[in-house]
Amino acid sequence: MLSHDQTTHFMGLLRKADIRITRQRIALMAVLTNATDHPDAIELHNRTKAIEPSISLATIYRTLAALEAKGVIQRHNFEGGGARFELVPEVHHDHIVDLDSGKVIEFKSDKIERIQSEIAAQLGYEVLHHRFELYCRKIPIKG
Amino acid sequence: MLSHDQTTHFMGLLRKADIRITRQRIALMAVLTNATDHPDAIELHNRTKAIEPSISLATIYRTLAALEAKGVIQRHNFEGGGARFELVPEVHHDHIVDLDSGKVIEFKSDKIERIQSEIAAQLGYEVLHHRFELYCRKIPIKG
DNA sequence: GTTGCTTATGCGAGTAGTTCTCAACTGTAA
DNA sequence: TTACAGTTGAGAACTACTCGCATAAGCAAC
Repeated sequence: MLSHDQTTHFMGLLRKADIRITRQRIALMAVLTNATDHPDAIELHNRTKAIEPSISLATIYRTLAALEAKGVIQRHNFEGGGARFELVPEVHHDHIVDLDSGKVIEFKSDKIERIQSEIAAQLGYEVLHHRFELYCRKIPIKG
Repeated sequence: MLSHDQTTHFMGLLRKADIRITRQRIALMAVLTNATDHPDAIELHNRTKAIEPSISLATIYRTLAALEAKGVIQRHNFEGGGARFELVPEVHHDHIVDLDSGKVIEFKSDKIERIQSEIAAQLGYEVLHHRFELYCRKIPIKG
């Protein structure tokens, strides 16, 4: 299912993350790389099975935990349902969750990043990470 | 455990929320009112048992769901562990979670409120609610 | 009050999402 | 190519929560 070049590429990503290279992990890396949505563990399992049919859900969870620990992927615990995952993006972004469709839209705000550090600093804290999620509904367009 | 005045007070709160008055609900309202931290369901169960020893965990969950639906309390799904609850405050605030102690600190930022509406509006959305949580560590004081 | 209908309760079983256990297997360094 | 530590699949276990059901309790009308 994966070309030799693709396989080599994902092996490189795993090696860079200092994670042992296995067929299952290559397959999951491929799926994560191609995902433009924010899939949950079960969806990742389904997609990865297309490449590596025998992969178990336990391995999906274990590999996701390893990749998260190494800073390769991010876990999002949006309201309702299980955790959803994405590769760590080049530039940080936050999320709008469309309450009607369940779709996740990414946005970026330098102001937010700046303000949160100010707020924390005033209280004697440094921010290690944050969650900023807007649960929204489309504004109907007036006719 | 509760004085007559206290009982009357919590009955009033439940009546105002249009929720049927029971011994169990009065007890849980009392616990929620006195909580200055952000307890989870099991902690609320433990505290409520001091007033109403026979109350079950299922009733805690059901009552919390009812109170949330009526807008009396707020549910927070911070990272790790289960949901935590607080009475809806007079003025909205967000939370800093101290990663070392697990303690939750409240803060308020008008700027954040304003910016999030702007961001959503630009993308054609209205914000129904949001989550803004800073996961922090105390900055050590230099000596 | 008492009746009668509705809703709430406690208990235990069930569920979703995730983690653990363990024997068999696989990757990697020597 | 061997040795051994790390990984895997399968299923059991776990956590946080919800449901089903028989009994009990609230509340409105008499």
